[in-house]
Amino acid sequence: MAKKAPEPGKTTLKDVAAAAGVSIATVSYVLNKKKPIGVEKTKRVLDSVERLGYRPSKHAIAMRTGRSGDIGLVLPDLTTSYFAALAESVTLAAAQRGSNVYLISTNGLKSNERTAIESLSKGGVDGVIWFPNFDEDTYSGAPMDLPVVVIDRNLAAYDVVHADYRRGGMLAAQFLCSKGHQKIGLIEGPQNISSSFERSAGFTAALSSHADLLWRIEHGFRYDIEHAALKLIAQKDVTAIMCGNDTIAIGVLRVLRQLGIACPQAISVMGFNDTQMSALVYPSLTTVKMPIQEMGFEAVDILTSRIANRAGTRRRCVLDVCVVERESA
Amino acid sequence: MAKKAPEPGKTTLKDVAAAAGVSIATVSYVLNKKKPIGVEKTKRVLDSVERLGYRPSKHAIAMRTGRSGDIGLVLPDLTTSYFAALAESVTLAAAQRGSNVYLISTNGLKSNERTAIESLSKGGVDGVIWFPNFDEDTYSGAPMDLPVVVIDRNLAAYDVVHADYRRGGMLAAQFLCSKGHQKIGLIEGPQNISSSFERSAGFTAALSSHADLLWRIEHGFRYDIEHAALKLIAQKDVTAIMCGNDTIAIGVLRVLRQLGIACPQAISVMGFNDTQMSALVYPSLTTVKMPIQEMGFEAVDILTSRIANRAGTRRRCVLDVCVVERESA
DNA sequence: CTACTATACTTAAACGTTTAACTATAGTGT
DNA sequence: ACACTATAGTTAAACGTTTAAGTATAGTAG
Repeated sequence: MAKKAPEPGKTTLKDVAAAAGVSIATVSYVLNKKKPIGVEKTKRVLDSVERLGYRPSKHAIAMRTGRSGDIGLVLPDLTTSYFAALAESVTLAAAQRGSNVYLISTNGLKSNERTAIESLSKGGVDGVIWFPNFDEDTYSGAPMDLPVVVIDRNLAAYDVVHADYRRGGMLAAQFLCSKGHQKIGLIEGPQNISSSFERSAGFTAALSSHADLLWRIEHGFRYDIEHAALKLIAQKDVTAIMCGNDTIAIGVLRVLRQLGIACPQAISVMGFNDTQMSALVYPSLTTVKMPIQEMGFEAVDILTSRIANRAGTRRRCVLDVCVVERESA
Repeated sequence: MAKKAPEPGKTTLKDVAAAAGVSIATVSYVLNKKKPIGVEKTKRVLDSVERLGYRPSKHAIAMRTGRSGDIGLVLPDLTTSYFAALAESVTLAAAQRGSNVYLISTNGLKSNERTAIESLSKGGVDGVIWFPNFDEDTYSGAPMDLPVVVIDRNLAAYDVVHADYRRGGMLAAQFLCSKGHQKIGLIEGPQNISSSFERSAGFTAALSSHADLLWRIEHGFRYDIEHAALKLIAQKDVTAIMCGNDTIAIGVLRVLRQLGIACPQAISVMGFNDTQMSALVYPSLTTVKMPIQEMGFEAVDILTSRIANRAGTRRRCVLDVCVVERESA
């Protein structure tokens, strides 16, 4: 009975319809179960689909329905394990929903952000999950009102999901205090980034009467410790150093080693994020664990519901954090 | 003069044509420069495009032309920095070509690979860059002949790009010999993976008469060192340990510390890959540097040329590696 | 037996582009 | 003045779906 071998060229609805001896609408209805079709024709259609190896054209569907089912993900960088982990969880969550995800790295340049998002919106995604480089809405006033969920930054115009940074800072302070530290230094991340600012605010607030913050200094999220910070560390006047994130902390670990200062015996170090590396360095890093996995899932969740319903008030999802105790503090 | 505000709904070619008082074909020709259009109408078209904020519909174009300009990237995992770096370079290379990239992580499961690639092909990508979990063609006999470039694995059916692993192994051996090591241990990666096998083959071959390989043991690409390997390390009969990759090497570093064996004073350790972490652990890792960046670029290169021309003989791109000397050896 | 309703299926328009084929207008050489 | 060729622009078909609207058939109620 079979006539055609599965051809190299694309099989379309039309081919299936012809093979099954029905109209293409019938095929569509069978496939999408949008209307009841008799058992006999249903069977013929399904057979033909199978035999011809029919695969629907995503582009045609997207064009007709206006929905591609795809989402975009814009990240500052992929080589930073924090972002990579986020990307992993987002793709996973998206896959569970049958969505594919477009990935764009802005290479840490906010100048790339707008182009990135525009290229995605042009690329026909239904929505975008965006991790901006800074708390700055480089996309605002964009031509198309594309659903956007922002991660980890506080942009008023979009739905956001982020961790409870303030509480993270407080937990870190409480942890150090509970370990008996009285003299503490703080190497904080860029203070123009709200997530970073909140961390510090929570930390200093919780510290207040219980311990002395001998010094604090702002520092980029980099491994190589800047000179000013270096000098503070070398003073050895503190028994614990809180760092803006794990990257800085790992840098500090190295500096301590170079200075011959034992960690944690002489000075304890604490990070923030709990990236993969934290467990691997020596001494392994005591840090505040970010709910990366959950953030990715929540972001996808919120985005899909926003896609389904553009209206509705802005959503904001704040996830909890906790301290992970390891060797460094 | 301006009449319409940039509307929320999508602006189409038709709108632009109407606004400019020309046919939609003219607009298309102006935009694609496929046919000469007079300066006057060209200007009107461009104005209208600007004023209405027209953005072409990717889906419509893809449907009409059969090309989306997108490529898919299938990786075992994103949290491994090696893969993340690859993803970064692929997205970068693709962006330079104006392509977006779909990302799918198979979570280390070969059972996910076929579905992943099929979901992409259904997703309308022009081609796929695939980093298989193993040297196993889990996609073979696929319905659609989608252009596929394979990275780092040796699958006969596709274009491939990978590093010169054998030479990498040889360079490592030569390096250790040049440092005077005579008694060497090898903790190699899974030998059913060709890239891993080649490493070992090159290493042992180059070692042959110049030094003694006291032991070798196969080990998963994991940080936590298995018991059998642990026992070998504890023997302290070697002065250098070559590892299948950086991950294993970092695990070995930790084991040495726990055993109170100084590295590199007592035992040197060498890794393979030069992932980001290698420079950050202590002691920092001497390793063989993979041309990750180049691999990504080459893969995109080969894929695009393959998309342009499906025919032509299978391509194979082998990139060079080199030793990066740090503290651990 | 008629009129109505429900069911099963088909027709055709629409989505937003590209592009082959056509038309109109002006320019050229004789 | 003529046929011929460029040049500039338009028309309409096509890509592969979805889906509103329509048609035909059978079943039900009066």
